[in-house]
Amino acid sequence: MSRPSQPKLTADHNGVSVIQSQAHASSSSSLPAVAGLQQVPQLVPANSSSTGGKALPPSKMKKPPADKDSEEYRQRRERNNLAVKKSRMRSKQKAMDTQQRVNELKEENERLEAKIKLLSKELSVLKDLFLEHAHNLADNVQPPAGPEDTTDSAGVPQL
Amino acid sequence: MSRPSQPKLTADHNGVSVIQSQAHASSSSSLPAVAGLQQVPQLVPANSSSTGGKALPPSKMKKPPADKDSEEYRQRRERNNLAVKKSRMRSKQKAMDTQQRVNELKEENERLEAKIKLLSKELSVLKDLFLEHAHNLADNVQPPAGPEDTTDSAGVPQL
DNA sequence: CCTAATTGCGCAATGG
DNA sequence: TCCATTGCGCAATTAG
Repeated sequence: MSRPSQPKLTADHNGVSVIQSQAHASSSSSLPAVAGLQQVPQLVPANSSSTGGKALPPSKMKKPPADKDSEEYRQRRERNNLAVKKSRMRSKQKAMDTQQRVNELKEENERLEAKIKLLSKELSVLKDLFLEHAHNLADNVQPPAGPEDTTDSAGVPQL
Repeated sequence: MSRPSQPKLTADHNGVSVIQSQAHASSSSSLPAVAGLQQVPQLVPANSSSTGGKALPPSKMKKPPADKDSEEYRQRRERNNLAVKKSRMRSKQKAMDTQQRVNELKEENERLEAKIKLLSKELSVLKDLFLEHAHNLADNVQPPAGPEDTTDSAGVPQL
Protein backbone atom coordinates (compact mmCIF):
# COMPACT_ATOMS: atom_id res chain seq x y z
CA MET A 1 0.00 0.00 0.00
CA SER A 2 1.42 3.26 -0.92
CA ARG A 3 1.10 5.95 1.58
CA PRO A 4 -1.60 8.36 0.71
CA SER A 5 0.00 10.85 2.97
CA GLN A 6 -1.97 13.95 3.18
CA PRO A 7 -0.23 17.20 3.07
CA LYS A 8 -1.15 18.16 6.49
CA LEU A 9 0.67 21.38 6.39
CA THR A 10 1.06 21.22 10.04
CA ALA A 11 1.56 24.64 11.34
CA ASP A 12 3.84 26.82 9.50
CA HIS A 13 2.78 30.06 10.91
CA ASN A 14 1.85 31.58 7.69
CA GLY A 15 2.95 29.05 5.23
CA VAL A 16 5.89 30.98 4.12
CA SER A 17 9.29 31.97 5.23
CA VAL A 18 10.97 34.49 3.16
CA ILE A 19 14.35 35.48 2.31
CA GLN A 20 16.92 36.01 4.90
CA SER A 21 18.03 39.46 4.37
CA GLN A 22 21.59 39.86 5.25
CA ALA A 23 21.63 41.76 8.41
CA HIS A 24 25.14 42.60 9.25
CA ALA A 25 28.51 41.08 9.64
CA SER A 26 29.27 39.32 6.46
CA SER A 27 30.98 36.33 7.82
CA SER A 28 32.26 34.63 4.79
CA SER A 29 31.34 35.34 1.27
CA SER A 30 29.71 33.74 -1.67
CA LEU A 31 26.12 34.36 -1.07
CA PRO A 32 23.89 34.14 -4.05
CA ALA A 33 22.64 37.48 -3.04
CA VAL A 34 19.15 36.74 -3.95
CA ALA A 35 17.69 39.77 -5.45
CA GLY A 36 14.35 41.41 -5.16
CA LEU A 37 11.70 39.84 -3.06
CA GLN A 38 10.45 42.24 -0.62
CA GLN A 39 7.44 42.20 1.48
CA VAL A 40 5.98 45.57 1.47
CA PRO A 41 5.75 46.59 5.00
CA GLN A 42 2.37 47.85 5.74
CA LEU A 43 2.19 50.82 7.86
CA VAL A 44 0.98 50.57 11.34
CA PRO A 45 -2.13 52.23 12.45
CA ALA A 46 -0.85 55.47 13.53
CA ASN A 47 -2.19 55.21 16.88
CA SER A 48 -1.02 58.17 18.19
CA SER A 49 -0.82 60.14 20.98
CA SER A 50 -0.49 63.61 20.37
CA THR A 51 -2.62 64.26 23.31
CA GLY A 52 0.34 64.32 25.47
CA GLY A 53 -0.84 62.18 28.28
CA LYS A 54 -1.18 58.50 28.32
CA ALA A 55 -3.60 56.30 26.58
CA LEU A 56 -4.29 53.01 24.94
CA PRO A 57 -4.79 50.60 27.76
CA PRO A 58 -6.86 48.01 26.00
CA SER A 59 -5.38 48.39 22.63
CA LYS A 60 -5.53 45.20 20.76
CA MET A 61 -2.74 46.21 18.56
CA LYS A 62 -1.35 43.17 16.89
CA LYS A 63 2.16 43.32 15.76
CA PRO A 64 2.89 44.49 12.36
CA PRO A 65 4.30 41.23 11.02
CA ALA A 66 7.72 42.59 11.46
CA ASP A 67 9.52 43.99 8.52
CA LYS A 68 11.88 41.37 7.46
CA ASP A 69 14.43 43.76 6.24
CA SER A 70 14.33 46.02 9.17
CA GLU A 71 17.56 46.41 10.92
CA GLU A 72 15.88 46.13 14.22
CA TYR A 73 14.16 42.96 13.19
CA ARG A 74 17.40 41.26 12.40
CA GLN A 75 18.75 42.41 15.66
CA ARG A 76 15.91 40.91 17.57
CA ARG A 77 16.12 37.69 15.65
CA GLU A 78 19.74 37.39 16.35
CA ARG A 79 19.25 37.99 20.01
CA ASN A 80 16.53 35.43 20.13
CA ASN A 81 18.62 32.92 18.28
CA LEU A 82 21.28 33.41 20.83
CA ALA A 83 18.86 33.01 23.66
CA VAL A 84 17.52 29.88 22.10
CA LYS A 85 20.92 28.41 21.81
CA LYS A 86 21.66 29.21 25.40
CA SER A 87 18.43 27.77 26.59
CA ARG A 88 18.96 24.58 24.70
CA MET A 89 22.43 24.20 25.98
CA ARG A 90 21.23 24.50 29.49
CA SER A 91 18.49 22.05 28.84
CA LYS A 92 20.92 19.50 27.54
CA GLN A 93 23.32 20.13 30.33
CA LYS A 94 20.56 19.59 32.82
CA ALA A 95 19.62 16.35 31.21
CA MET A 96 23.15 15.15 31.43
CA ASP A 97 23.41 16.19 35.02
CA THR A 98 20.29 14.29 35.81
CA GLN A 99 21.65 11.24 34.11
CA GLN A 100 24.79 11.48 36.11
CA ARG A 101 22.82 11.89 39.25
CA VAL A 102 21.22 8.59 38.46
CA ASN A 103 24.58 6.97 38.21
CA GLU A 104 25.76 8.44 41.46
CA LEU A 105 22.65 7.37 43.25
CA LYS A 106 23.00 3.89 41.85
CA GLU A 107 26.49 3.65 43.21
CA GLU A 108 25.42 4.96 46.54
CA ASN A 109 22.71 2.39 46.57
CA GLU A 110 25.08 -0.44 46.01
CA ARG A 111 27.29 0.86 48.74
CA LEU A 112 24.40 0.94 51.13
CA GLU A 113 23.22 -2.49 50.17
CA ALA A 114 26.65 -3.87 50.79
CA LYS A 115 26.72 -2.29 54.18
CA ILE A 116 23.38 -3.76 55.01
CA LYS A 117 24.58 -7.14 54.03
CA LEU A 118 27.55 -6.78 56.28
CA LEU A 119 25.58 -5.61 59.24
CA SER A 120 23.09 -8.35 58.77
CA LYS A 121 25.81 -10.90 58.83
CA GLU A 122 27.29 -9.51 61.99
CA LEU A 123 23.91 -9.55 63.59
CA SER A 124 23.23 -13.12 62.69
CA VAL A 125 26.54 -14.18 64.14
CA LEU A 126 25.89 -12.47 67.41
CA LYS A 127 22.44 -13.87 67.59
CA ASP A 128 23.67 -17.34 67.08
CA LEU A 129 26.09 -16.91 69.88
CA PHE A 130 23.33 -15.73 72.08
CA LEU A 131 21.16 -18.62 71.32
CA GLU A 132 23.91 -21.02 72.09
CA HIS A 133 24.55 -19.38 75.38
CA ALA A 134 20.95 -19.48 76.20
CA HIS A 135 20.86 -23.15 75.56
CA ASN A 136 23.85 -23.76 77.66
CA LEU A 137 22.33 -21.88 80.51
CA ALA A 138 19.05 -23.60 80.08
CA ASP A 139 20.73 -26.96 80.17
CA ASN A 140 22.50 -25.76 83.18
CA VAL A 141 25.72 -26.59 81.66
CA GLN A 142 28.68 -24.46 82.09
CA PRO A 143 30.64 -24.38 78.95
CA PRO A 144 34.03 -25.42 80.23
CA ALA A 145 36.03 -24.76 77.19
CA GLY A 146 33.60 -24.52 74.47
CA PRO A 147 34.93 -24.39 70.98
CA GLU A 148 33.05 -21.19 70.64
CA ASP A 149 33.95 -19.24 67.74
CA THR A 150 34.67 -15.88 69.14
CA THR A 151 35.91 -14.83 65.81
CA ASP A 152 35.07 -11.31 64.98
CA SER A 153 33.86 -11.80 61.54
CA ALA A 154 33.75 -8.13 60.96
CA GLY A 155 35.23 -4.97 62.21
CA VAL A 156 32.85 -3.93 64.88
CA PRO A 157 31.83 -0.37 64.41
CA GLN A 158 31.00 1.81 67.31
CA LEU A 159 27.71 3.44 68.13
CA MET B 1 25.63 51.48 0.75
CA SER B 2 22.22 50.99 1.91
CA ARG B 3 22.74 48.16 4.34
CA PRO B 4 25.92 48.54 6.22
CA SER B 5 24.80 45.60 8.17
CA GLN B 6 26.87 42.56 7.83
CA PRO B 7 25.06 39.35 7.32
CA LYS B 8 26.25 37.32 10.20
CA LEU B 9 24.10 34.54 9.01
CA THR B 10 25.13 32.20 11.67
CA ALA B 11 24.53 29.00 9.93
CA ASP B 12 21.52 29.16 7.87
CA HIS B 13 22.35 26.56 5.39
CA ASN B 14 22.50 28.89 2.55
CA GLY B 15 21.26 32.05 3.97
CA VAL B 16 17.83 31.68 2.65
CA SER B 17 14.68 29.84 3.24
CA VAL B 18 12.20 30.14 0.58
CA ILE B 19 8.59 29.87 0.05
CA GLN B 20 6.62 27.08 1.39
CA SER B 21 4.60 26.01 -1.49
CA GLN B 22 1.41 24.53 -0.41
CA ALA B 23 1.41 21.16 -1.98
CA HIS B 24 -2.15 20.17 -2.20
CA ALA B 25 -5.17 19.70 -0.13
CA SER B 26 -5.69 22.82 1.81
CA SER B 27 -6.11 21.35 5.21
CA SER B 28 -8.10 23.95 6.93
CA SER B 29 -8.71 27.24 5.37
CA SER B 30 -7.58 30.73 5.60
CA LEU B 31 -4.15 30.63 4.16
CA PRO B 32 -2.99 34.02 3.12
CA ALA B 33 -2.05 32.43 -0.11
CA VAL B 34 0.83 34.65 -0.65
CA ALA B 35 0.86 35.64 -4.21
CA GLY B 36 3.74 35.64 -6.59
CA LEU B 37 7.09 34.74 -5.19
CA GLN B 38 8.10 31.47 -6.47
CA GLN B 39 11.37 29.86 -6.94
CA VAL B 40 11.56 28.73 -10.45
CA PRO B 41 11.73 25.05 -10.26
CA GLN B 42 14.55 23.79 -12.29
CA LEU B 43 13.95 20.54 -13.89
CA VAL B 44 15.63 17.57 -12.46
CA PRO B 45 18.14 15.50 -14.27
CA ALA B 46 16.07 12.74 -15.60
CA ASN B 47 18.08 10.09 -13.98
CA SER B 48 16.17 7.17 -14.91
CA SER B 49 16.31 3.61 -14.64
CA SER B 50 15.02 2.03 -17.63
CA THR B 51 17.99 -0.17 -18.18
CA GLY B 52 16.33 -2.94 -16.36
CA GLY B 53 19.11 -4.16 -14.16
CA LYS B 54 20.90 -2.23 -11.55
CA ALA B 55 23.54 0.30 -11.95
CA LEU B 56 25.21 3.39 -10.61
CA PRO B 57 27.45 2.05 -7.92
CA PRO B 58 30.12 4.66 -7.55
CA SER B 59 28.34 7.49 -9.15
CA LYS B 60 29.03 10.79 -7.57
CA MET B 61 25.57 11.97 -8.23
CA LYS B 62 25.10 15.23 -6.48
CA LYS B 63 21.74 15.96 -5.10
CA PRO B 64 19.67 18.27 -7.05
CA PRO B 65 18.98 20.73 -4.27
CA ALA B 66 15.54 19.37 -4.07
CA ASP B 67 12.80 20.95 -6.02
CA LYS B 68 10.72 22.71 -3.54
CA ASP B 69 7.51 22.15 -5.31
CA SER B 70 8.09 18.58 -6.19
CA GLU B 71 5.48 16.26 -4.89
CA GLU B 72 8.06 13.86 -3.75
CA TYR B 73 9.94 16.56 -1.93
CA ARG B 74 6.94 17.51 0.13
CA GLN B 75 6.40 13.92 0.89
CA ARG B 76 9.87 13.47 2.18
CA ARG B 77 9.68 16.61 4.19
CA GLU B 78 6.49 15.53 5.77
CA ARG B 79 7.89 12.18 6.66
CA ASN B 80 10.90 13.77 8.15
CA ASN B 81 8.84 16.20 10.13
CA LEU B 82 6.99 13.28 11.53
CA ALA B 83 10.15 11.46 12.40
CA VAL B 84 11.47 14.56 14.06
CA LYS B 85 8.40 14.92 16.15
CA LYS B 86 8.60 11.32 17.19
CA SER B 87 12.24 11.56 18.03
CA ARG B 88 11.70 14.63 20.12
CA MET B 89 8.85 13.08 21.97
CA ARG B 90 10.99 10.15 22.86
CA SER B 91 13.76 12.40 23.91
CA LYS B 92 11.50 14.27 26.25
CA GLN B 93 9.99 11.12 27.57
CA LYS B 94 13.40 9.74 28.28
CA ALA B 95 14.34 12.86 30.14
CA MET B 96 11.28 12.59 32.28
CA ASP B 97 11.92 8.96 32.92
CA THR B 98 15.41 9.73 34.00
CA GLN B 99 14.17 12.39 36.32
CA GLN B 100 11.75 9.97 37.86
CA ARG B 101 14.47 7.42 38.20
CA VAL B 102 16.33 9.92 40.28
CA ASN B 103 13.38 10.28 42.56
CA GLU B 104 12.96 6.56 42.93
CA LEU B 105 16.60 6.06 43.68
CA LYS B 106 16.48 8.80 46.24
CA GLU B 107 13.63 7.10 48.02
CA GLU B 108 15.35 3.78 47.86
CA ASN B 109 18.39 5.40 49.35
CA GLU B 110 16.50 6.74 52.28
CA ARG B 111 14.96 3.38 52.84
CA LEU B 112 18.34 1.75 52.86
CA GLU B 113 19.80 4.33 55.17
CA ALA B 114 16.99 3.79 57.59
CA LYS B 115 17.57 0.09 57.54
CA ILE B 116 21.23 0.60 58.21
CA LYS B 117 20.42 2.73 61.15
CA LEU B 118 18.17 0.07 62.52
CA LEU B 119 20.64 -2.72 62.08
CA SER B 120 23.34 -0.68 63.66
CA LYS B 121 21.23 -0.08 66.66
CA GLU B 122 20.43 -3.71 67.06
CA LEU B 123 24.03 -4.58 66.79
CA SER B 124 25.07 -2.14 69.42
CA VAL B 125 22.49 -3.52 71.79
CA LEU B 126 23.65 -7.05 71.35
CA LYS B 127 27.21 -6.04 71.75
CA ASP B 128 26.51 -4.29 74.97
CA LEU B 129 24.84 -7.39 76.27
CA PHE B 130 27.81 -9.38 75.32
CA LEU B 131 30.20 -7.12 77.06
CA GLU B 132 28.18 -7.21 80.18
CA HIS B 133 28.07 -10.94 80.10
CA ALA B 134 31.73 -11.13 79.65
CA HIS B 135 32.27 -8.93 82.63
CA ASN B 136 30.03 -11.03 84.75
CA LEU B 137 31.86 -14.11 83.80
CA ALA B 138 35.16 -12.51 84.38
CA ASP B 139 34.11 -11.36 87.83
CA ASN B 140 32.85 -14.79 88.38
CA VAL B 141 29.59 -13.43 89.41
CA GLN B 142 26.39 -15.01 88.53
CA PRO B 143 23.86 -12.38 87.73
CA PRO B 144 20.98 -13.33 89.95
CA ALA B 145 18.50 -10.82 88.84
CA GLY B 146 20.32 -8.12 87.18
CA PRO B 147 18.47 -4.98 86.26
CA GLU B 148 19.42 -5.73 82.76
CA ASP B 149 17.47 -4.02 80.23
CA THR B 150 16.37 -6.85 78.08
CA THR B 151 14.15 -4.50 76.24
CA ASP B 152 13.99 -5.24 72.63
CA SER B 153 14.50 -1.82 71.35
CA ALA B 154 13.79 -3.05 67.94
CA GLY B 155 11.90 -5.81 66.36
CA VAL B 156 14.60 -8.32 65.75
CA PRO B 157 14.21 -9.60 62.27
CA GLN B 158 14.94 -13.14 61.44
CA LEU B 159 17.98 -14.39 59.64
C1' DC C 1 6.37 48.07 27.51
C1' DC C 2 10.54 45.56 26.65
C1' DT C 3 13.76 41.86 26.84
C1' DA C 4 15.17 37.16 27.86
C1' DA C 5 13.70 32.38 28.26
C1' DT C 6 10.92 28.57 26.63
C1' DT C 7 8.59 25.94 23.47
C1' DG C 8 6.67 23.92 19.13
C1' DC C 9 7.78 23.47 14.54
C1' DG C 10 9.94 23.00 10.02
C1' DC C 11 14.31 22.45 7.24
C1' DA C 12 18.51 20.28 6.02
C1' DA C 13 22.65 17.57 7.01
C1' DT C 14 24.13 13.43 8.78
C1' DG C 15 24.19 8.87 10.89
C1' DG C 16 22.76 4.09 10.85
C1' DT D 1 16.29 4.35 0.35
C1' DC D 2 14.16 5.14 4.71
C1' DC D 3 14.05 6.51 9.42
C1' DA D 4 16.43 8.70 13.48
C1' DT D 5 19.10 12.39 15.37
C1' DT D 6 20.78 16.79 15.72
C1' DG D 7 21.88 21.79 14.99
C1' DC D 8 19.67 25.78 13.63
C1' DG D 9 16.42 29.56 12.69
C1' DC D 10 11.61 31.50 13.12
C1' DA D 11 7.70 32.90 15.67
C1' DA D 12 4.46 32.60 19.50
C1' DT D 13 4.25 32.45 24.45
C1' DT D 14 5.69 32.80 28.90
C1' DA D 15 8.46 34.97 32.71
C1' DG D 16 10.86 38.77 34.84
